[in-house]
Amino acid sequence: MNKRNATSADVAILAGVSQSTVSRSFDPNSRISKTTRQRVFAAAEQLGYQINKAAQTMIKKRSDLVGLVTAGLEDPFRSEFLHKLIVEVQNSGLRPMVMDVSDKETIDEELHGLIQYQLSGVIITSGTPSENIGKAFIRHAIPVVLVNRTEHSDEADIVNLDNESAGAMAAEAFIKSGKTNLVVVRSKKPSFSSVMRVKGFLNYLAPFLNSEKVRATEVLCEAGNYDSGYQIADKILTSQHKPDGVFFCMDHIACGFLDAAKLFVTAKEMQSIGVIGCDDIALASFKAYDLTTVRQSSTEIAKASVQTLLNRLKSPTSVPSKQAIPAELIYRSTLAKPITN
Amino acid sequence: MNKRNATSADVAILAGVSQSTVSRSFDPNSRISKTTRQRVFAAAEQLGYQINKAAQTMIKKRSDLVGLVTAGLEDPFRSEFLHKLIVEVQNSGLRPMVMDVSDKETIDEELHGLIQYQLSGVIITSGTPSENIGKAFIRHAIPVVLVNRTEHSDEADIVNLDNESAGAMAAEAFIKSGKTNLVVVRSKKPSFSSVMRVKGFLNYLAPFLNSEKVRATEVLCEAGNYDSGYQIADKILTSQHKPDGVFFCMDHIACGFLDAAKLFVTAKEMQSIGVIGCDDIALASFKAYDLTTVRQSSTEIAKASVQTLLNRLKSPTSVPSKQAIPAELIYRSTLAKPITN
DNA sequence: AATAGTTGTGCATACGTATGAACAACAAAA
DNA sequence: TTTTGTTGTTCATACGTATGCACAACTATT
Repeated sequence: MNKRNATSADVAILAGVSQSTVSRSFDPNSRISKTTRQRVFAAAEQLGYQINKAAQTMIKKRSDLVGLVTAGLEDPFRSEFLHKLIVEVQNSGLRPMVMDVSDKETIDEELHGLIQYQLSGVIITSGTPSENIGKAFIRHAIPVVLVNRTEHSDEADIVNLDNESAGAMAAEAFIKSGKTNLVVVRSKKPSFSSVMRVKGFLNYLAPFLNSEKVRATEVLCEAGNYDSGYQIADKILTSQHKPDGVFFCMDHIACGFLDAAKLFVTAKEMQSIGVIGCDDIALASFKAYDLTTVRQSSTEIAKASVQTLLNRLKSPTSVPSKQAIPAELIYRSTLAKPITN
Repeated sequence: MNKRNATSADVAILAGVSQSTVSRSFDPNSRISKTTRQRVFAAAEQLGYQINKAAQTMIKKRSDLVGLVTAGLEDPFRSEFLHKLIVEVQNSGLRPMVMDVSDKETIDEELHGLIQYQLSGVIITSGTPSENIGKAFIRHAIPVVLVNRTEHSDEADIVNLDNESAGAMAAEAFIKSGKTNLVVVRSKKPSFSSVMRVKGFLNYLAPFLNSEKVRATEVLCEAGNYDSGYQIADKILTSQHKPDGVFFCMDHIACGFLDAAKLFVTAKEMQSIGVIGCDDIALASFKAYDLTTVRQSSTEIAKASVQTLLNRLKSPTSVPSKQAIPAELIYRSTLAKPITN
């Protein structure tokens, strides 16, 4: 019952060929006669032969594993994104090895461990690896793709959301709807996405702030989650300058805000206050929120990230690429689409 | 720059010892003099030596990878659970290799591919592998842990939620609250969890159905998601026997129902209709829903699953285990806790 | 002092695959 | 016929680690 796994040598014997012929039979680019290949496949089938990836990795000096580095998975957007990445990696014939580096001070050390696996590549979606660690991967010839990170590595490929224009789109939507008293909310702890979104938001508004009666205030909440949005509603809705438009850098902060808003403001009044979120997580489309939001398609980012990695594997020496995935405004009920534009 | 990775042989030369001594230095159970070990560590440090997992796997005939098999990640409970699993696997010193088998007819074939990786184990959380595939893993001496699956394998370890008692707890809560006209909702497509939850629910009620004026109806919705709950609300709330207690086999169906309920029933009337969900996903605790639910602690299930795998690795020949993780009723506002019990 | 046991190290080999080099058989060109 | 080229196969080796065996240097026991 517990018989040893069949090896290519076993298959070779059964098929009456050499081990190298077996190996080559599984390589489409090798010169193998049709009949021999068939004989080998038959023998492999009969023995239930499965290639030994460890041995293969040793020879090729490259496994088919891709490291997916993330920090924390409570954030629904990150979670959704990781799933998309997993699927994309799998579809490309590689295998995702996930690594969670949340609340680790020792990210570098953790990441270093990945070198042991002869990875085909690493996609870093969060955490703040040091410059050194990136170089360590490069030195070991392991391609690195940075997704939505501040690091401006000259050696890694970079895929970013177009956070700045996402913020600008929200601002533009408010202006077109005639909103004049605006608030933008982000988590106290600065993340790359949030900071850039706020920047884009305020930059778009800059010309209006002087010439017209538009005001824009930045408000910080505790963290990037539902509860923080719930807590911050009080402050925003009871201020002397009650806003008529609020942009949240993350959808779930917006959702928390919307739930809490009912405590301070009537449903009718709430209709006059425009709310825009960012990301378009699944929750945003739930009827309870029906949140107007700036969508960052996690699917597209995931596809772009994996494709970038594959390109790099094909041409290891090409110049590092840098691309931004465009955002898209999704109108729902928390800010109606203006009749004309 | 592109210098070859340092190997144990390189370290050996630098430290002035043999390669075997280097290897043994990294094994805590080997007899190595303190001074030698220090010298080896210093040399390893200096060269940036990282062990080659592929070579190690080849010798040990076992990698430190654990296959996590899931089907689809849209379902928040599955998603949460996968994350917990990832963390637990990582904490145990192993590496999670995730595999999504959603909408694949070819689960068997996909799973078969995992054998190539000399996995330390496989944790199957969804999908329906055939009997054969399980046996294939066993034959290759790869431990399998089945989580919340119907399969009654005699060879794999099994970790189940205690779905039946979860359903019973919901029923008990309704009875204690004096509810008499009950409905239980599950997805049309039968899943192991749902079926067992309904079973537990109805079994608990059985004695009441005749002797007292209690009725219980099973209702099927389209799928196990928010939208299905939203759609089914109409049917439930406009039936001639409008229920005063509804149990949903999944929280997000309940959430969809709650949002749609506002269209058919006043908020005041809704207060008299008890609603209980199941799982206690993050959404359930959001203020918009504040859903009373039967919690199945994903953390505990994840811990138990990984622990089960570790136990199996320690004693490969012990009898397959089977355990059920208890459920817990979380009272929130959709069904208030009875004053006394 | 002789024997037995313990500790620390090196030698040699196995693990299963991929691949460059060599070569045989045969076909095509001269 | 000789030369050149093509096709299909085998041989031999490398990849980097773990580990059984042998053995030397000590230590403890008799």
